[in-house]
Amino acid sequence: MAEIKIPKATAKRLPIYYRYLNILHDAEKNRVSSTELSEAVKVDSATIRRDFSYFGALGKRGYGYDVDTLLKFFKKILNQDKLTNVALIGVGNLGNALLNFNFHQNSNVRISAAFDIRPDLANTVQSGVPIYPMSELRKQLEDQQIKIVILTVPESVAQNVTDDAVAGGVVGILNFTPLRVSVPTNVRVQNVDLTNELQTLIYFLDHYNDNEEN
Amino acid sequence: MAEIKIPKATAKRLPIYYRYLNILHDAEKNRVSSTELSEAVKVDSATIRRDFSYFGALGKRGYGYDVDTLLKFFKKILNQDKLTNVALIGVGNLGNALLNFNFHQNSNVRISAAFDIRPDLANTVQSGVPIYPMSELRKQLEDQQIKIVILTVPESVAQNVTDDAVAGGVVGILNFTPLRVSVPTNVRVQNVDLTNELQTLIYFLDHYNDNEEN
DNA sequence: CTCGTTTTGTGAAATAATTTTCAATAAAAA
DNA sequence: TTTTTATTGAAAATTATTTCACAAAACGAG
Ligand SMILES: NC(=O)c1ccc[n+]([C@@H]2O[C@H](COP(=O)([O-])OP(=O)(O)OC[C@H]3O[C@@H](n4cnc5c(N)ncnc54)[C@H](O)[C@@H]3O)[C@@H](O)[C@H]2O)c1
Ligand SMILES: NC(=O)c1ccc[n+]([C@@H]2O[C@H](COP(=O)([O-])OP(=O)(O)OC[C@H]3O[C@@H](n4cnc5c(N)ncnc54)[C@H](O)[C@@H]3O)[C@@H](O)[C@H]2O)c1
Repeated sequence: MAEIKIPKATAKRLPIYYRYLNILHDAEKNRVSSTELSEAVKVDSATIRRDFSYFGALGKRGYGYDVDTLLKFFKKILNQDKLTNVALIGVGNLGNALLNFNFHQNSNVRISAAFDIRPDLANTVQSGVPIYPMSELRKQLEDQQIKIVILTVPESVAQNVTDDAVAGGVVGILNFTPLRVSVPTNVRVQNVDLTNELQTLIYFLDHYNDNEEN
Repeated sequence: MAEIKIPKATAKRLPIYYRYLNILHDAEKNRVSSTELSEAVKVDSATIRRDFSYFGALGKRGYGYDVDTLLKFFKKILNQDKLTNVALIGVGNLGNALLNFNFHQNSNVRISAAFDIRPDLANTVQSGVPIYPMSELRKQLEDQQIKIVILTVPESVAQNVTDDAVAGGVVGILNFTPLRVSVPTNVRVQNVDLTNELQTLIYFLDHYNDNEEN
C-alpha cells in the first residue's frame, strides 16, 4: 500500500501542512512559498521543501507552491476525501470532551460510536453519538467496520479493553491512558500521554534555558 | 541550570520510566533489568541503558537497577519532589475535563488557577480550582508565580491569549489548540494536537503495513 | 572462593532527521 | 529583451538517535 516510503517525522507533519493550506485556501491565496509556510507552521523552510520533495516536484522555482495543487495532493495523500469513522471507548471526563468536540470542522474523522461499561450510559446518545454497552463492542466494531478506536478508559482496564478491540478487528488505537498497551505487530498505537507532556515541558524548562519548538 | 546535557529524545522518555518505576515500587519489587523495563514501557533495552547512562552508572552489572535508587534519582531529576502549579486558560469542553482530572494521583503537577472569558464562570470554583476572569490573568500569574499554562481556548484567540500569558511571565505552554503560536525564544511550547494525532494514525495505517510504536 | 551466568555500560556502526548550500529556473522589473 | 530577484529541488554536510555487540563487572550457586 505504501507507494511512497517517507520518513515518520515527515508523515507527522503532513496534517499540519494540510491544515494551514486550508486556511490559505479560505483566504483565497493561490500561492505560497516554503518560507511563508515555515513561519505559519513553525517548521524550517528547508524541512518543508524536503518533506514535499518526497512526493515529487510539487512547486515551481522562483514562484513557490500553488495552494490548490498542494491541497488537492495532500487531500488524496491524507485520505481527506473519504470520511473515517472511529469509535471511542470510555465516555468519562475526557471521553465526553472528545465526543462533544468530535473533530467536526474540516476534518475527515468522525466518532460514530462510543462504548462504556456504565449501565446508565448504555443505549443513550451523547452529542449525537450512540453509546453502546461493552458487551456489544466486538459486534459493533465488526458491523460498522470500525478500524480505529480512541481509548479513554481507566488505566487499570486499558489492556483488557484493548484486547477486545483488537479482537474486533481494530488496527489503530489512539491511547490516552498512561499504560503502554501491548498489541499484535499489525496494530498501531499512538500514545497521547498528557501527564507526560506536562512533565516533559517542566523538565525542559528546568534543564534547558534555550528553546526550540518541540 | 542544565548540569547534564541529554538528548531531547531521552528527556521525553524520562516521565515514562518514572511512572513505571513507581508501579514497580508499589508492587514491592526492588530490582529491575533493562530488558524487563523494556517490555513494560515499549522502549528498546539498549535505548534504556543508553538513556540511563547519561546520568552516570546507575545500575549494577549482573544485577540490574535498584528500583528505589532509580526512583529517588528520577524524582530529583524530574522535580517530582516539589509541586508545580500551573494555570489553565479556557474552561470549556476540554478545559473542564483537564480541570476535573487535575493530574491528581502521584503527579507533581497541579492546576491551581483557571481563567475564562465567560462572565458566568468568573469567580466560581470548578473541581476545587478557582476560575478568574481574563482581566486578572496577568496579575494572578504574577502573584501566584505561575510559569506554565495549559491552553484550551478556541484557536481564533490562541495567539492573543498566549501573548497575554507571556506578558504575565509564563515560560511554558501546553498548547491544545491547532494553532502554532508564536512566542519569544525563551518560551517553550509543547503542542498537543489531537486532530493531528488521529490523522497521523490514519495516515500510517493507510500507507504502512508494518508497525512500530510511534 | 571459584566459576558460570547475568546484565550493565559504551564504543562503534547504522539509521534517521535536519540544516546548509547552491545551481537551476521562473517570474517580475527594467 | 535583458536583468534582477525569488524560490525550488537536490546533494552534501551536519547533527541526532538508535541499535549492535561485547568486554568487564557483579551476582549467586555451590
Ligand atoms: N481527563 C483527563 O484530563 C485526562 C488527562 C490525562 C490522562 N487521562 C487518562 O484518560 C483516561 C480516562 O480519563 P478520564 O478522566 O476520562 O476518566 P473517567 O473515569 O472520567 O472516565 C473513564 C470512563 O471509562 C469507563 N469505563 C471504566 N471501565 C470500563 C471498561 N472496562 N470498559 C469500558 N468503559 C469503561 C467509565 O465508566 C468512565 O466513563 C484515564 O486513563 C486517564 O488516566 C485523562
Ligand atoms: N474538546 C476536544 O476534545 C478538543 C480536541 C482537539 C482540540 N481541541 C482544541 O482545544 C481548544 C478548546 O476546545 P474545546 O472543545 O474545549 O472548546 P470550548 O469552546 O468548549 O472551550 C473554549 C473555552 O475558552 C473560553 N474562551 C473563549 N475565548 C476566550 C478568551 N479570549 N480568553 C479566555 N477564554 C476564552 C470559552 O469561554 C470556552 O469556555 C480548541 O482550540 C480546540 O480546537 C479540543
